[in-house]
Amino acid sequence: MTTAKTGPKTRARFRREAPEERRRQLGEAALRCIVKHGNAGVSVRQIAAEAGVTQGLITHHFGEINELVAYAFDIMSEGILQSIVKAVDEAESTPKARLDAFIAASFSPIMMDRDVLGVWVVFWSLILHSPRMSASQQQEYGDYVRTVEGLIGDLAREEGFAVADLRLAAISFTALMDGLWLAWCLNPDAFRPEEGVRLCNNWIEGLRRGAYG
Amino acid sequence: MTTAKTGPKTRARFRREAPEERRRQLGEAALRCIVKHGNAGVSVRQIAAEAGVTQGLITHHFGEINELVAYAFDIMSEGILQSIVKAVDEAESTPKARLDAFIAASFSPIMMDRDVLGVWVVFWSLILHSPRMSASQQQEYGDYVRTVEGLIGDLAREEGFAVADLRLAAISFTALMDGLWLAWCLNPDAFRPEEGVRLCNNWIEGLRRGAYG
DNA sequence: TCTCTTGTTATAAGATCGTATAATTTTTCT
DNA sequence: AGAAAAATTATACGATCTTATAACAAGAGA
Repeated sequence: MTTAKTGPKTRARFRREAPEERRRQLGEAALRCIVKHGNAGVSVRQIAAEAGVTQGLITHHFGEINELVAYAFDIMSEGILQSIVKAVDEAESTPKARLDAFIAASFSPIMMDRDVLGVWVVFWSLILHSPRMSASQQQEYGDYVRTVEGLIGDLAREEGFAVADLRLAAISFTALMDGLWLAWCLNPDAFRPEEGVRLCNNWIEGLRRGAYG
Repeated sequence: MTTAKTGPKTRARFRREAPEERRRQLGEAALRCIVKHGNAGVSVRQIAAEAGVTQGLITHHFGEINELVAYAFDIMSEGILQSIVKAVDEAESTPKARLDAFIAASFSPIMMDRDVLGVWVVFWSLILHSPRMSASQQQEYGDYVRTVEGLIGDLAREEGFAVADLRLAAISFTALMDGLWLAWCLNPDAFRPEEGVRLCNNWIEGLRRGAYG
């Protein structure tokens, strides 16, 4: 009832926004739609409604909807990686403290959120059929693995244990965390976040004991 | 041009099949559609066309399409678990041989197939918004983890190392394998299947060395 | 051979989707 | 203040989707 009667045939009033701002708004609306309805939430109409604009805006700013989805993927990826990296940088600068912070951040409430993970899984399912998203994913995956590689490598140097193939070890640790996220998302009663942390620490302990030498 | 002119107004000839047979055919057609187009392949029309039947058949046998998708999910789950269990049972009966067979089967060409994994990921993305699929998934996930738990437990008993929480360890190993599948599916150049096997063996080695005690 | 059951085709109705296009409003720049 | 530029609305079109319903045909049993 907040829309006043502005007489017959008046157009809806609107605010004009900077393109980057609007693009971000639309991207976040897309994320909310995916949270609500999964894959079925990916639609020009639904996203436009969620953002409180008309459909044409999406065409105008993104051309085709897949571009918007890919952009939403980028937003989310950046956000997650940033929040984790931030937590690492705020930790003490010893390799162990940094790694602990990394693990803790990865299982913090911000990450262990079924909404967030649900969106993540939907993106995964889209990557195989979207070259655009695949490119983004490969880029981030590489960044992510390299980050893990650095953390693990520093720890190994500090504590003096051997790792035969640091890159592979980082891939393995990354896979473990992705797998735990996925398992918890699909089956939240299987384990608690603290147990996820413990399992990651166990993995690191295996590394320490030379299982990857 | 194989469809002969059968005069005016003749209906298409068809073979009548037992319901279970037809259901399976439709389920497998659904899988092929998901292989080809991912989520976008999930549609009554496409699946019916792929199966070479009319759309009404899907309604007739499954009521609504989500039921068909869930059924396809069940087919695939069963198939995968069976093929792995079979490989384990065909191995020597020592704990180590059985575990090795399990890992080898998990990274065999049958599993390390982007088509297969691609379908798998799509299913994952649907589970969160489909109670029906979620129920199937929880069932199988439980079975799967219990299988892993048995394999690991036997090895621990045989070799005499300690595992504090067997169930958690099994969850961790399962997560590692799922994560590796996912990573390889989205980024097939990251590592080779043999390296995946090696990483699993490294994980087991960590277990042996008491990292999970 | 005839009849009955039901698997299957055929068709339609209504909803939703993606994209294109034109009209209009807001903002900026002079 | 006025004009130009660009964001936004409004609308339409064609394609595709899901589901419902009626007609038909294939196979089984009497």
